[in-house]
Amino acid sequence: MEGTPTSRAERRRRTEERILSAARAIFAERGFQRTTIRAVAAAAEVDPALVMQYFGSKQELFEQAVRIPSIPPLDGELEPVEELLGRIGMKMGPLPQATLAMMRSMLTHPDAAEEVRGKLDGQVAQLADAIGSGDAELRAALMVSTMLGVTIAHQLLGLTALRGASPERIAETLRPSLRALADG
Amino acid sequence: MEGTPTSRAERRRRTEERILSAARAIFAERGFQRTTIRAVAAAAEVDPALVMQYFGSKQELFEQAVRIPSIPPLDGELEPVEELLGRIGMKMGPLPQATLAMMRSMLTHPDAAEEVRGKLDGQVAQLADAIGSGDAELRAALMVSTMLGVTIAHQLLGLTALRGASPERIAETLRPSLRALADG
DNA sequence: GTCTATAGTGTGATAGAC
DNA sequence: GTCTATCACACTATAGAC
Repeated sequence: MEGTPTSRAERRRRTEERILSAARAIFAERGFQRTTIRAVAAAAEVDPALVMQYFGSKQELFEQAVRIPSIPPLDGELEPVEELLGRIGMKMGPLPQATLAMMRSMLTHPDAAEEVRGKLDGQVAQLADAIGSGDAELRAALMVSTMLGVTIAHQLLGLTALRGASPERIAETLRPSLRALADG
Repeated sequence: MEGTPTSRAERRRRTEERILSAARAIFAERGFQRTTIRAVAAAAEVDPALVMQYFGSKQELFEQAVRIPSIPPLDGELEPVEELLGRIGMKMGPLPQATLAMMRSMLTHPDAAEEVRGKLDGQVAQLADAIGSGDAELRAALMVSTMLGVTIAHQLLGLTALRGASPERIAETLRPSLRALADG
């Protein structure tokens, strides 16, 4: 029966991906504590026990769901700050659900907090390298914090003044502010 | 026995305040879902049932604990943007625990989200009035979002680059960035 | 391999002893 | 009035039937 179009392994893989996709959506919407295995299973249309069977624990499911390819570190020449900002996440467009899930939980789930802090610290270091002057690290941290704040306000909290604004307009309006931090 | 230095009513008032203080601290540290009535009671050195007796529900306890005097709205003349920023929260110093408790829960507790969104919307409106030009509302929203992000990164997430920085230095370094947004 | 049934834990809330 | 004891519930996780 291994020659059938959908082998056992293939079916398993698809079910697993369906569970992960459902998990990402619900984790992103409710955060770690308030999402239940039951809800994830229901959304993925599988039995709750199957989720446990595949992932072992809620924590493990969360880790798998929010695992995203991280930004490759800079190699060789330093890029201009603008480009770095874009690459780091200044797109301001809709973020991947894995990222939203992580951010949603970062204030109440210690592991998520640790993960996000590490990621942001890394971005600060990259930016600080590109800036290079005296208090570059502080200014880089404030740039990253700014983007964090705008993302939270826009994507997670839904400030009314930002709800209608397009990502491009937000990025455009924000640019002089970030430039002021980068230039010192 | 009503003439004793500590009347029944007075004792009750003090116990209630001790519970609220403990609740603020734990809500600020762990967020709404992860704080238990039992933990609050233990910290306040009272029986868990007493907390329920006084406040009726965990939700009610939370609401009482995070209730803080809100910023009085502007009356009459518009203030300079700088002053408004200071009054709105740009002190960057340690925030009251009630505020931290609210912020800690704002991404995972719908009521907290609603409350924070309302408060921030109000600040945006005040700032937008003070700015006054075409896209004032968007720029005001980005200023508020910036302060939100820096506060989160500094007080709740603990970015390493910000951990050592004094509130004054952070405020000073951030000023040109906010000015760029205010001036357009 | 998948799911039903349930064990085990921690929670908010309540009733009644003192 | 305060607290001990307990309830009812929801959850994660496991074990065993199919």
